[in-house]
Amino acid sequence: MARDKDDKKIEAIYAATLQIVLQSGFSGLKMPDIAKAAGMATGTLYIYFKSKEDLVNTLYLHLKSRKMKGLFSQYDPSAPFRACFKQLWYAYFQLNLVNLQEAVFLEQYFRSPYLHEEVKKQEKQLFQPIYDLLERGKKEQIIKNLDSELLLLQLTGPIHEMTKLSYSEAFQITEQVLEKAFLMAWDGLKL
Amino acid sequence: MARDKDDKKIEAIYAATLQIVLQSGFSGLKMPDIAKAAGMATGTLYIYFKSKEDLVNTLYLHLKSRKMKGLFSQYDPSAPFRACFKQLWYAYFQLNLVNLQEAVFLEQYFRSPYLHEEVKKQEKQLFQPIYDLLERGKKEQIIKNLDSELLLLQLTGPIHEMTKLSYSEAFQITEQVLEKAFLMAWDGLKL
DNA sequence: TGCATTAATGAATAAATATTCAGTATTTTT
DNA sequence: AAAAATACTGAATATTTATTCATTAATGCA
Repeated sequence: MARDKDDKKIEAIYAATLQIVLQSGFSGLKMPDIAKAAGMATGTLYIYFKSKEDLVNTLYLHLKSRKMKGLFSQYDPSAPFRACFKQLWYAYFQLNLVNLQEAVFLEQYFRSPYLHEEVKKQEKQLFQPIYDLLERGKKEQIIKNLDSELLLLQLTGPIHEMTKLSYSEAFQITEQVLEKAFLMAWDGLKL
Repeated sequence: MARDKDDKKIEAIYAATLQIVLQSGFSGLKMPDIAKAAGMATGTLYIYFKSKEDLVNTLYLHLKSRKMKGLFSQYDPSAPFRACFKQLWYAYFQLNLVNLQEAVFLEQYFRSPYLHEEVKKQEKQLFQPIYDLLERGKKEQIIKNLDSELLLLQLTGPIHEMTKLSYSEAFQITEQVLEKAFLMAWDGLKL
């Protein structure tokens, strides 16, 4: 054998891609720019990925699995309802805040020509444990008896907005802000 | 003189553009596709707009002014607080629901290479009356005393999610759902 | 009605961008 | 240390996409 491929290169390519998508969206994503930002020649991209489409889709799958792990790895569904809820709320928030680039990538991916129909379906399963939790909250008469989709977006919506906002200067997310945002979500949800 | 330009053509170009952006994002937006969807030859686009960039930016300004009108044309800031709030909440909702294509276009525009820095600043002014209203609510001790940015996204976040969801089958927005979504928002906000 | 003028067309061209590949550099193996 | 194998490079090529323009069609005006 001879030289090994360099795992750090893949990481660099991912990081460069995410950075560009955050700044300019998919429509501003160009292979030469990715290579430049990742500190390598354009051709090198094609050693690790067979095309731009392959790169985008592989990165999507990578982020998805990371998201999965981040959301549920600590999650204990046998805890009391409010604890479960709080745990997931914070996990979801951290996920989006710490990885804003990734959240934006996913948002863009889902409205791009790269998206396949089957990917769309798989995505819904990701949130199944959350739907389960909401059903439980309704049964235990702790939260409002509304469509779970409606409840869910009451949670995810503000989080998405908040993390996006946090990127543009001005808005600093402190422990306090977090606590308050959580309470707003909870107040909206509870009976 | 001779033939007039056809105002309906501009409308058709706008409609085609919005449709494509909704379906495929800015990265899937191609001039030949726009022309085809608008039912005209590619060259015709260049009679009405001098470039793709011109088309995108002109459409942005067009949508922005429409949004402005839709939000505040009925708004009466001298009404009681809750009435004001409800009025704006519904107006904002209608705006996003009826014009999902336009909401998506704006979302994509703000993360695209077409966005100029000055446009970004102008955008904040659009929401000034809402910020004013929130300040008033805090002063009158009706709503939580939190950062207005935080309060605002508690309102806009769920609406954005809800309207996006409504596009993909499955989720029907009825009068009832609306009322309930509003109450959730209000419960989250109020003291 | 016929001329002048401009809209409309779409194939041809230009520009932007993705991809390849011949050459070079680096690492592992013997 | 030399050879073999493969990563890496970046200029060259292929492909995609924006834009132009010679031609045709339509409209207003005399």
